[in-house]
Amino acid sequence: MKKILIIDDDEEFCELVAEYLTVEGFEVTAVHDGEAGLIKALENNQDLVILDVMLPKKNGFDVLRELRPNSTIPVLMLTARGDDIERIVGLEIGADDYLPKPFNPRELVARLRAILRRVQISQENQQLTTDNLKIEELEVSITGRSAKQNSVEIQLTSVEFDLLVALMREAGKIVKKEDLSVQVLERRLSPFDRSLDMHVSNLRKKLNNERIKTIRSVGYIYTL
Amino acid sequence: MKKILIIDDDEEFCELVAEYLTVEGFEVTAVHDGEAGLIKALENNQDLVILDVMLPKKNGFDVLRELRPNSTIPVLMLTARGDDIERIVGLEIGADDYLPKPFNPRELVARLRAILRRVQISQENQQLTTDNLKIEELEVSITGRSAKQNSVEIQLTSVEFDLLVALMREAGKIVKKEDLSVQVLERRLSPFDRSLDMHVSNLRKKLNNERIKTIRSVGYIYTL
DNA sequence: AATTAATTGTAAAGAAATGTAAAAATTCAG
DNA sequence: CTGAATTTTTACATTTCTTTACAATTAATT
Repeated sequence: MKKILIIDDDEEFCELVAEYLTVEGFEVTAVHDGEAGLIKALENNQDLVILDVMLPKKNGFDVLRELRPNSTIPVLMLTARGDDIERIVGLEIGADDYLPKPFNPRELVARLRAILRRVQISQENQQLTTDNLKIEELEVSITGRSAKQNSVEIQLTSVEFDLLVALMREAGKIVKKEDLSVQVLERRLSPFDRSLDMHVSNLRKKLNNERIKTIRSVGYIYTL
Repeated sequence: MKKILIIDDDEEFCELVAEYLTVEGFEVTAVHDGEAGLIKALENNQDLVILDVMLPKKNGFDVLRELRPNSTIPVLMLTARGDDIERIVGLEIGADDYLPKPFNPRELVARLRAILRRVQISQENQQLTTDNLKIEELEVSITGRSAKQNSVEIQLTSVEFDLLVALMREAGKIVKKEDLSVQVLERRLSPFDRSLDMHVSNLRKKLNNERIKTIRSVGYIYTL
C-alpha cells in the first residue's frame, strides 16, 4: 500500500482526490499549506508527494526547492497555468512529473503508478549493483559471502549461499529449477537430479522461516 | 469484441449509432433512461458506456455519480450544451471523455478506440505493479503466494493458488475453461481432461464460500 | 413427461513430483 | 595422504496432481 501526501490548499479538492485514490488502493494524507507540507514530506514515511504550485505560506516551487536537498521522494506537481510547465519538468526544479489542472482522475492515477514504477525499477537496479541484499530479517553480503538473520550470522555452505542469493535476487518471483541448476550448480538439470531439492531442503532447515515455497514442476520462490 | 452500452432516450438515435458501431466491430446494447442504464452498467459485463446528459428518470451526471463508487468502467459523455464540458472532464465528475452533440460518427469511433486503448494500457500497468488482490473477506498476495480469508491464512497448493488468482483477476467476469487450463495448468484443454474441475472442487472446499460459480459448458466465475 | 445426451461434482485410485534421512562420492585444507 | 566438510545419490515417505468412475445436474429431443 503506497502512501501519498497531497499538498493543496483546496480542502474540498483534496478530499475528492483522496477518495478516488483510496478506492484505487493508495493511502492518502492531505495538508493545506506549504510549510506543513514540507515538514510532513521530510518525515520520510511517504512514498510520493502531490504538490500544488499555488499554496499559502510557501509556494510549491519553494517547497520543492527546500525538500530536494534532503529527500529523493518522488514529486508530482499540479499547476493551473501552462507557463509553469517548462520550469517544472526542466532540470531547474526537480519534479518527477506534472499535471495541469483540471485533470481526469484516471490520468492522475496512471501518472502516479508510472512514477512509482520508475522509482521501483531504479531501486531494483541499484540492488543489482550493490553488494547487499536485504529482505525483512534476512541480510546477505555478496562479496562477504555471508548471511545474517536478525543480525546473527548463519553458517551456509557455498551452494546454499548461491542458492539463497539466486532466490533473493528474484524475490517474489518464481525461479525455474532449470535456471537454479545452471546458476547454482553450474550444470543443466537432468531428469532425476535431486541435488537441488536437497539443497533447498537444507537451506530451509537453516533459515527456519517459511519463505521458500515450492511451485510444483516449475521451481521455487522466495516469498515477500 | 468490445461491448458498448448506450444510455440515451432518443431511440432512433440509439439505433443509428448502434448500427454504425456494429459495422465497426462493436457489440452494442441500448437503454433509454437513467435508472435502467445505471443498473445495466453495474452488471459489469460491458466494456464502455456512452452516456447522454439529458435523460428521463435520472440524468447523466447522477448516473455517473452513482456508478463511480462501484465501477471503473470507462464512460464517454454526450452533451448538447458546451458549458457542461468543464464539469465532465474535470475531476468533479469522473468521465473519461465527452463529445458534444451532434457529432460525426467517425469521431465517436475514434474516441471510443482511444479510451479503450488507454484503459487497456493502464490495466496492464496495474497488473504489473499490483501485488494484492482483495475481494471482500479474501486477500491474496502474488509475491507472497499466500491467501488469507478473514485474515487467517489458508493453505493452497500451487495450482489452487494460480487458479484462484486467475479467477479473482477477472472477478465478476466469466473465465473460459480453455483459458484457465492454459493459464493454470500450462496446457491446452483436451476433451476429457477433468483436472481443472478437480482443482475447482478442491478450491471450493477450502474457501468454503459460494463464490466460485459454474457456467455450464463455458467456464467458471468468481462472483463479486 | 419421459428419454437421451452432455456436462459437472467429487471420491478414490494411480501417477508424478517433492521432502528428507542416510549412504556414497567428492572436494579440499593441512 | 587423511579426515572432515560438502555435495550428490539413493531410497522411501509424503504431497500434489491427474485420471477414472460413477452419481447428480442440466439441456435437448422424442
